[in-house]
Amino acid sequence: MAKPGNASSKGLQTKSAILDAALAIASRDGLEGLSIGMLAEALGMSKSGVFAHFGSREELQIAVIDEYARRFMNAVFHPAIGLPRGLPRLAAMFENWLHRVQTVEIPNGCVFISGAVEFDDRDGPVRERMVTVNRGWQGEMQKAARQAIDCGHLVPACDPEQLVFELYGVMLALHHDARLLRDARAVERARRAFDRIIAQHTAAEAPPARTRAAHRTASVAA
Amino acid sequence: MAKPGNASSKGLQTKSAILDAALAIASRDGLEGLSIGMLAEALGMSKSGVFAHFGSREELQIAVIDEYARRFMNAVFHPAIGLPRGLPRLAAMFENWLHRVQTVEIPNGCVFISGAVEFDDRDGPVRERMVTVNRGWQGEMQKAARQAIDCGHLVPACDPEQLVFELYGVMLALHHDARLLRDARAVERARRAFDRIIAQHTAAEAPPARTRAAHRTASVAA
DNA sequence: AAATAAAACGAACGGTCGTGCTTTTTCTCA
DNA sequence: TGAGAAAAAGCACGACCGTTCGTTTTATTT
Repeated sequence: MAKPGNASSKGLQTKSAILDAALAIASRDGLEGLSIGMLAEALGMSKSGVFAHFGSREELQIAVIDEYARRFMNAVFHPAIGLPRGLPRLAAMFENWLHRVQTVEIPNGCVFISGAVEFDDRDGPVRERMVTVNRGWQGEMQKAARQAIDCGHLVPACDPEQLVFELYGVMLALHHDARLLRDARAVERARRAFDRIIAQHTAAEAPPARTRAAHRTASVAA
Repeated sequence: MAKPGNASSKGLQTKSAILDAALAIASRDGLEGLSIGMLAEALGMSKSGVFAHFGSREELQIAVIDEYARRFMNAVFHPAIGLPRGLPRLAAMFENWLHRVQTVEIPNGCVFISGAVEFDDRDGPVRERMVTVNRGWQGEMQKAARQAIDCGHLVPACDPEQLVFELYGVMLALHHDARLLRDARAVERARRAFDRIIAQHTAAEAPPARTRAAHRTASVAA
């Protein structure tokens, strides 16, 4: 009998070929736009043949999320852990992230972003996987930020969760401006934003003046 | 004969009722998830009856974008122009924006965000309208920032486009964390981020130290 | 080479989709 | 109130969807 655990068995190798094509389609059209029919056509095989490898569309979507996350971490996170803790590692994570966004996510789309929008209000296992994977990445970023604080590279007043929140926002804005508005300057803006955020947490400085406090309550009027 | 221009004619008032329901559906399921079938069912009328009011699904999507933009500007932009130019007005725009995100976009979804992700790599009139509307809003923000610089509320070194890029990122991160991760602290983080961005452009200060310059080239390795 | 398990296929199912038609109902104005 | 237009319904179409099932082809092992 054929051993199902064999790494080069026919089944596993076509399954990974399917996953490859699925990733390309899901990047462009989102996880909801990924259909088994077009996937089969892109691979030159039958719908049922493709279907049998995953058992359901939902499991296919989850497999795509996992594979996308694996590649993301391989390209962005893992190379950075070779660098010394603290700011160097944190900066490398951002720079690797930026590089990946430039080379693959801006041209082809990003499953994390489209998936987040598609499933943020739809319960179920797909959404859960999205949340898990996202928390994983944000958690690694927060850990790196915490280490940078411990090393004295960032001031103790720096809040790692706030820092990651802002960095994530920079990437989302980059994705938005580069893909929807096709603004080539978005990459440079993302870099400048990162520099600004880091700079604010390196030099000791006065806490942000509450210049807005007076306007905030009055702003709703008129 | 019935005058088609009559504001209270039956046609126009059901058309606006359709638009109302379409907005609710598109907010949750995106413009691609908006189908004429469920729209008809939600309204208790036939598919063809709904369809006849717009002529095509694409025109319905465009009508939804326009209506969403109209409401957004009414809630966020127009109330702010009653305030004095400069930082007060800019801060009011952000605060009104934040208020709207909290009250309607986090609970119900945001057509601008889901639409941007859905149509950022699909050419056609829907995408074009998304771009136009988005540029319109970002343009108003930039104008307000420019006025704040002219008034001396923000330092001349402040780049309005960079500022709006970062503010947009804050809102995208808020939307992401609040909806996907269901993090209630996201709103407070967005406010803090705004304060920090503004604070950095109010007080004259040293240009951001290039602490990352050394790491940037080495970061890809390992 | 025969036996057996895995993989792929092909056809069909019930649904939903957007979109044309034609017909019926409803509104609006003279 | 009756003529006529506007609005809504009803119906059908072709296409695609995810999924199931039985069959056939291909791999793998004895």
